[in-house]
Amino acid sequence: MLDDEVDRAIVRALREDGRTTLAQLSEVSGLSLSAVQVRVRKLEARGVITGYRAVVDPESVGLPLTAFVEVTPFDQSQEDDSPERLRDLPGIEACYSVAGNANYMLLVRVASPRALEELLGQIRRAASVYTRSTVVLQTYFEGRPVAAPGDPDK
Amino acid sequence: MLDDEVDRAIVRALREDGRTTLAQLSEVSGLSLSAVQVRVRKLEARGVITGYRAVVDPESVGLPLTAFVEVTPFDQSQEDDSPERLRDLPGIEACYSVAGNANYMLLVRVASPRALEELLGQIRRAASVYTRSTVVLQTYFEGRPVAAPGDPDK
DNA sequence: TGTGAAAAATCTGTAAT
DNA sequence: ATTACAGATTTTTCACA
Repeated sequence: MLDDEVDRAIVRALREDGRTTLAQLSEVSGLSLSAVQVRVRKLEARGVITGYRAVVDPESVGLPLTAFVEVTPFDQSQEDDSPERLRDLPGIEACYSVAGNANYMLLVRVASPRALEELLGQIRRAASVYTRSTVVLQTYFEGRPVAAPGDPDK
Repeated sequence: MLDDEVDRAIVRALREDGRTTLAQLSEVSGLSLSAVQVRVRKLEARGVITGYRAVVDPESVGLPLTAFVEVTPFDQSQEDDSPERLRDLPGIEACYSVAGNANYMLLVRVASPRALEELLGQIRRAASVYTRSTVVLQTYFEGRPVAAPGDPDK
């Protein structure tokens, strides 16, 4: 949870630009530089900020094909540890359990249709699941910072 | 596109930690600090690295409910500018056009089921579309750096 | 918590090789 | 690309209200 308006301002700024300096955070929040530093440390320690990442264009790194993969175990009577089994497969960027026909939704990035075929095979074998894939044709926007409730979107 | 193994090492490090210093990048890549600086600048200029973001726990910022929303226009004979119409709605983190029954797939973050209902109404009205939502029950992992082909995953 | 100032580390630009 | 150097910026640390 966020404490106050200052935390919200800090988080908003760092979501937009993870390299925002303490001086800049000091300006937008109104606090002194030192105080801002303490706030940031606490946000990190509390798990509000879990890390910092460079955003990389998937195409540029040889992963032009994105797909959603719905995953459903063959045998629903068995204990299901699919996420653990899928964790180490290459190309899986995200894994969610979902309320719907499928048990899980994956977001995968691969180099080609052939590589997707390969990965789907690995997924099916590793977790004993059916897969249903939805190929992404175009990414309009992605990872856009979502305003928290009560947070004025600028 | 990435030039060589050095670029790959730099990108990999910055995906893991967007705050990796040039000195650290110099170590992992084997290049001198100055050379690394030039590389990073070029990667940014070429659009390989498109930005830096703090990763924030959605729950902590008051957005505990995540959902996938498939979007399909009522009238497929009309020109479709859904992405533009949806761009400014609050809570939509990503928008993809997809190959499947639906035209688009959205990833949305909201504060509550009630807020999801509200957002779905906004989506339908703004873009004249049907929606089909899949609620996320649990996020196992998300935004995990995916190794590029030929990139040894550590 | 917060502030302010000094110290340490990092980044940036330039120049020579 | 590498090394070296200097100036600016940022981060860190510390003393103190």
